Amino acid sequence: MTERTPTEAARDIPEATVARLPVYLRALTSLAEAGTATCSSEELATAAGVNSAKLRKDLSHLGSYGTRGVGYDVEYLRYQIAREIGVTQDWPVVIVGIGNLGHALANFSGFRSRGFRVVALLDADPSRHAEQVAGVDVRPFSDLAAIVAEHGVAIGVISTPAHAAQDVADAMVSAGIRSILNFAPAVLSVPQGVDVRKVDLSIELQILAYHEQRKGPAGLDGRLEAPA
Amino acid sequence: MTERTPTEAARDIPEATVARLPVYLRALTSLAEAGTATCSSEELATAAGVNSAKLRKDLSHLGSYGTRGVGYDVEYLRYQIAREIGVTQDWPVVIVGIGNLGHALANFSGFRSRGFRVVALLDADPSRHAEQVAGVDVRPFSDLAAIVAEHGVAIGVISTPAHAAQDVADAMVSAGIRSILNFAPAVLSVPQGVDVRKVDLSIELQILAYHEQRKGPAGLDGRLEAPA
DNA sequence: GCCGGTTTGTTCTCGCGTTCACAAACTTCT
DNA sequence: AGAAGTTTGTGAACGCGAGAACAAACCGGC
Repeated sequence: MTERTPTEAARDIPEATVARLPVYLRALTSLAEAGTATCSSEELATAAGVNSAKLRKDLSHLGSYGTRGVGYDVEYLRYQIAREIGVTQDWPVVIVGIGNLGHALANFSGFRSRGFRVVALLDADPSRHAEQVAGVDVRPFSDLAAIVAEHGVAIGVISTPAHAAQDVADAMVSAGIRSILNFAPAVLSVPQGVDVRKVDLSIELQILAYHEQRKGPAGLDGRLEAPA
Repeated sequence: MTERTPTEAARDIPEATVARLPVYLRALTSLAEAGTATCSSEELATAAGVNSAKLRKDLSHLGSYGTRGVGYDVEYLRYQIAREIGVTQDWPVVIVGIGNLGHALANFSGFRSRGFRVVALLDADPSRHAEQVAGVDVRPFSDLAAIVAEHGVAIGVISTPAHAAQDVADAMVSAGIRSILNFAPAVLSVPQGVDVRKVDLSIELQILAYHEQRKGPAGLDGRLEAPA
């Protein structure tokens, strides 16, 4: 079931580690731009905002890319992580729902610079089809299947209102998309084998509000004060 | 250290549970709008996309708000969760960095409808100070401290480019903000007692790419095929 | 070639979160 | 009132992830 060929990557990387690899990648890119050729786990961990032991354990899942007594070669490690994540190749992406957030996503440079290429912007509202956003035409939602087939799109982004999200997800799945990034505040149901990650802005704020509420009404200098 | 007054909320809710409470809240609001007066843990769990046992354990941390053999009163439970999170009160919020994403956030209706009120939009670029977004003036970044003091702002949102994020965070902290939602792809360092949550769009896509890469080149029908 | 200093990779332990399974409690029907 | 049927709340087992601590490996000097 979870077996692979022994020659190919038989290792499976823990989910928590996978979520941190992009952070390491960014830190390494930053170090490389600063001209650093080599770094220790301690330095890299600081740059990534994590514990050095955790960093080493994470990296050990990819292989032994460091040198004891020396550290890691920045450029080499950067490439290895990028390859492991899969961002050395080009990922075509479609964005559905070109409202405020869709606009922002289409213009977001961080996608392009990390191997993601927005091949199409789709919206059900015909009044938007005249627009061009970030150099890409906004096209009718009904073109989804054709676009996915043409470009081999595997990743879809949903930035529609909540009530439309499930329909969009269904259409994406039947068009062959197997990974969805969902910004709509709705729970999506998809068949097995399809990955969904959700980003919910208001949930993040609510989590902050919860902790804020418990910190006390208004710490004069910020520390929790003993109650009488 | 972690002790509180026994009369006040002595319970501390696990972080994983806190992260799900807003999801339950949304599901309950949805049920209430559909006219449902009562629901079982099974129904609510389905609506929220989680396991029913997990839901019950989560809710048990808030108290015993259900009735055995019956279920939960939708409106009553909705209020209890809202109160626990703190969204029954009004939270003034400032957004710093009014680029594409800042625009989208300022216009996002999900904030207003959940007890968050955008009291100010700030940007360091003077050319933006003429604008008005979502009925709120864009003001100079240097006004931060005054605005925070005037409105009692406790929560700040950073939607600037990465290179500006740390400076903004520092300014927020010294202005008295203790909770930060960071959209900039940068690791923020803040003093103890200040909460930071980060939302990184490209990281989410990279995580999807990793899993997509491992699913195989192009599953004809979606399932993983045995390699020779 | 050997020794001291440095840094990685790994082992071990601990705590948190998830899930199962079941007793307690409530409703309804007879 | 009692029994049958539901549904909640919780005790217990299990697995994953975090962090500390240490052995293995590498570099440089003598």
